[in-house]
Amino acid sequence: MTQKQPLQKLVIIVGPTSSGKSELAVKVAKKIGGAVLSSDSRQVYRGMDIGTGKITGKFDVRGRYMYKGIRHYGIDIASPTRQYSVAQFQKYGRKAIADIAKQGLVPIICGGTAQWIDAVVYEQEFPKVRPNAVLRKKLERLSTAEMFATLQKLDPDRAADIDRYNPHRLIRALEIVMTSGKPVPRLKQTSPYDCKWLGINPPAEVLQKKISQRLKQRLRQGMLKEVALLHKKGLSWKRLEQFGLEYRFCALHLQSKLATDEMTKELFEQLFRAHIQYTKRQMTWWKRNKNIQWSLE
RNA sequence: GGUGCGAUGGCGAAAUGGUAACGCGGUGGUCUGCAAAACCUCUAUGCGCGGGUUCGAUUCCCGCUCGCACCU
Repeated sequence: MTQKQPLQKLVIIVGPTSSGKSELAVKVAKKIGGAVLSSDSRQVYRGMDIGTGKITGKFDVRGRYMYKGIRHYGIDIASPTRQYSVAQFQKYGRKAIADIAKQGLVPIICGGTAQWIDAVVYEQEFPKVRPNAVLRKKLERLSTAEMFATLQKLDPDRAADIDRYNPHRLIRALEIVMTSGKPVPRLKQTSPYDCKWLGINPPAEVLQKKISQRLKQRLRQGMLKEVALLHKKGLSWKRLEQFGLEYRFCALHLQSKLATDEMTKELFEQLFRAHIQYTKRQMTWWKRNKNIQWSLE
């Protein structure tokens, strides 16, 4: 019984922040005839532009986000006042892929949020249990040891390989088990697509220089003002801090939780370091994906 | 010149007569609806230098060097 429908082709471009993914995506799209699905957990939000290094495209009259003549999906699709999750992106992404394919174009997934890419590209059906703020608040009061003990009782299999000191993971696992009454289902690692993985990973010195330049540019472009504006529009400092990187450190500065003298210099140094750390975490994820064809630029 | 205090890993910083907490940084890693998040591993054969006491000293004693403070 062979299904012999050819799999949908996909080009996936990954790499650490500032490595030059976005421009490569446009280049590839022009060459092979494609459209881009941005997979970035911060660029989905409207009003978060400078701090995310968002491409400077525009919506056309038909509501399509265009950049350098190429349509981009996944940009400005959510309000920062609300939480946009992997599961939502998964649904959105698959629809986008189908939509692009229908136009006879090749979908090009491009972004720095590895988990989000995997979610749309692999057959990972997340349990249909929505985040439950009330339950979470209750669980948050427990220590990780207590949460882990509870999970061991309710779902020993999940407990066996979970990060036992990680409250985020424990809370979600308990949330799934407690509301569905079933154990956390295993996720598949197979893909319904024909994936072509491309990775950019410039040498450390080159990447550092790029990060540093980008950061300085963002400061000049009014990154602090952008964050201040978001706060004025109703985003709490806590929420901004949770976004991480520019939003986190700018928020801290604007609250003057950090030294005010030589503020810009300090902000730059902290952000630079945070970005380097971030690129390492990103690479840790992709290192184990043996399908990626790496290049230096 | 005198007196007092201090001197611990890349940085900050504890404790102790029995062989060096912790935080940052660095390193490697994890990844099931917060993922730019959250979490884990490893990271000083060594406690300014030289002597002494002791079974044993980073810890006590003496001297020296350097730093800080005060005094003449």
